[in-house]
Amino acid sequence: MKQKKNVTFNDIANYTHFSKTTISRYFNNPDSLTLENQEIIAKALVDLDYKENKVARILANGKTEFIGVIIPNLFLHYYSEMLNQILSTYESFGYKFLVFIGNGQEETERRYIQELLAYKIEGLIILSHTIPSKELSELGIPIVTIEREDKYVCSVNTDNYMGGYQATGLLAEHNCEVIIHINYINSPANPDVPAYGRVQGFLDFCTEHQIKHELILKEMGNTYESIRHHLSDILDEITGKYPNLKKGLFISNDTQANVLVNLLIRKYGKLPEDFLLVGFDNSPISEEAVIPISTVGQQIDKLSYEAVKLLVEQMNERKKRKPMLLKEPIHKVITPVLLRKETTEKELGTGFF
Amino acid sequence: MKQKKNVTFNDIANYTHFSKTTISRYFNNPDSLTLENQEIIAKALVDLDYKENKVARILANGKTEFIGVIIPNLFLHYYSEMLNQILSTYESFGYKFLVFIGNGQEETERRYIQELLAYKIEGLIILSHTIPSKELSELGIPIVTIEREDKYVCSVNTDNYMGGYQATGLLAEHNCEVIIHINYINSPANPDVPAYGRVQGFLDFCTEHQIKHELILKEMGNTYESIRHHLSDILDEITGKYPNLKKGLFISNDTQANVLVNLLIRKYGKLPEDFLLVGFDNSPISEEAVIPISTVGQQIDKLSYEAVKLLVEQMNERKKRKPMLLKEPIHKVITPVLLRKETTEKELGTGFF
DNA sequence: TTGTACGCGTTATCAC
DNA sequence: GTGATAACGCGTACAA
Repeated sequence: MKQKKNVTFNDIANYTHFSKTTISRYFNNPDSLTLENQEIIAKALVDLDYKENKVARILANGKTEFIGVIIPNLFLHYYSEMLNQILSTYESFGYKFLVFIGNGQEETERRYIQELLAYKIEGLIILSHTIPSKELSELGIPIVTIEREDKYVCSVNTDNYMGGYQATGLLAEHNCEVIIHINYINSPANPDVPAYGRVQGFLDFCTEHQIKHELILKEMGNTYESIRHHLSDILDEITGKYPNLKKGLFISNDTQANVLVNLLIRKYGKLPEDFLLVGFDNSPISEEAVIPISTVGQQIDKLSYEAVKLLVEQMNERKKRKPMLLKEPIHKVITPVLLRKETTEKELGTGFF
Repeated sequence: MKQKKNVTFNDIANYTHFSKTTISRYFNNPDSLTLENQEIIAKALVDLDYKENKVARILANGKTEFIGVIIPNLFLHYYSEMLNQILSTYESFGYKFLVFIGNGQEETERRYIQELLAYKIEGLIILSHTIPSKELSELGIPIVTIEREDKYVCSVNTDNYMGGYQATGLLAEHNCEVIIHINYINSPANPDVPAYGRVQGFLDFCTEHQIKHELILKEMGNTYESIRHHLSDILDEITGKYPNLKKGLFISNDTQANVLVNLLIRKYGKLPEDFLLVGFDNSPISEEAVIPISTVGQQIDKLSYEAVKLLVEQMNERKKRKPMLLKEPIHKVITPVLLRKETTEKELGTGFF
């Protein structure tokens, strides 16, 4: 079969006249050997060109050091950056990640989970929204979700309420006379999705400060063309409805905020004085836009790190002889950061307009 | 240790009064059992709530169905989309991917490779540029690189020459009187990097068609601010140098093309008649830009699919009793597609300008 | 069609 | 400090 049989502990044992056990100890508890013997073995490893086999180790001790990840896509910068940060925790925690792209179909994602379980993953990080947390909680392994429905499982989320509150506050600070929040959340009455907090933060700020406001909830479709079309309509509507007021627009993501900026620029050649915009996500487009867009940044690095950390803590707990299982899921919250750019701070501009 | 011991073939064997072997056959060669017995075992699996253990299977038959991936980052859309497509091939080939983000340091990436080998990956896909192909070729497992130096290993690349040729041709087609190619490749004399082909395609087209042209090779730095600064200088230079000519700009990626578009829009309020632009990559920004940017699209889905396919073929070859090892590495080439948008086809605009 | 016996490469347990 | 031996869960000659 194989070209050359792999070098095993047995070969090293024969070569050094030690036992397999001692070789194993060399790797897992080297201090229990004399220094001389450590060196003998070290030399043998080089001589024989030994390559470790973690699969055998897994079978023997049950620790795969695998974490499963199910993420909806990598098209949105938000998700690809999240995966980036998750994978980067390898340097901190040493866990390897088995990643599946969820396609939104429950049956497919269940298949992925079964496959992950077959590889004896020690924990699971879920970013996909497909499978209810109730079902996830019954899988019998530690689970952490990020920014999704999380009633029955541990999770890490952005403080969306704070984000919405801050974004609205920024617009108010610049004396907007009406503040409009454009969001695509399906049901405004569904507080299970963390992102709903943005809406509540917006509403609360406006109510508390008695600011004229409007909430526009609209499904925009999935194509860029469709989004552009819907936002163009919304823009016309707003322009007609509040002609003489200074308008503050809080848009639920930077991609859509950028479309609005482009529509305005193409219509007026510049950003009109009576339009201020704030996006959400701190995605690259907020910086690459023709007018850089003020935005609320989710701290993706922290979200990922805390998610893995929370998961690792639970996985470690399970390895104890008498694990203390959680009675209630832990929900961590990460504060967002407000990034002031040109769509609210005109003085940041280059002076061309 | 564990809450409940896992159900194994042994348990099923006892429960059904078959032998372990028969249970194994049920999974790997079910036709060799009678239908009745298949049903008996199927029922037992449900009764006992059996969960398969692929780790044990790996140790027994040596097939991990793991492919290692080392990718430079997920910040650039090009890479995240590539990873997306690679992971998606799970549905076609069934291989799982162990992904590491290369940080550009040779020693770190070597560590990652050792870790991957310890998990007995069957093949390796490399997108990172860090480790020379010579060294990779000595790893003793099938390897495919994508869009990087590939002298000693199999690879899949975009036909960059064709892309450069097409992009230049598009500008020529619109009667540009001078065509300028802005690229950040370090050494223009290094044809080892596939992307160098773009430069050659540009040069050849201009020479063949006797078009006035200029090649600007410049390291732009890593920050967005730095890129903006450099490109602003370049723009001033070009404007001063060719004041009365229709200028065609072929920029080596869409991010930088977008910066140029923004600079022009902010200076003139619109895209001047004497500037035509073509980018490279078909990244989202080419569509999201205030003026959608004509671009050359790498067919990332095909690149990924062909890379995995090429790898799978070699991995399968190794599983045969008498593997035919490749004498020479195979290099596949994928044709890019030219996407005509507004920076060259003004009639595609919405008419605002 | 089904069963026996052993191998895969490491770790854990208990001796010495 | 070191060693013998039995797991870990499954695949596979070989035999019946």
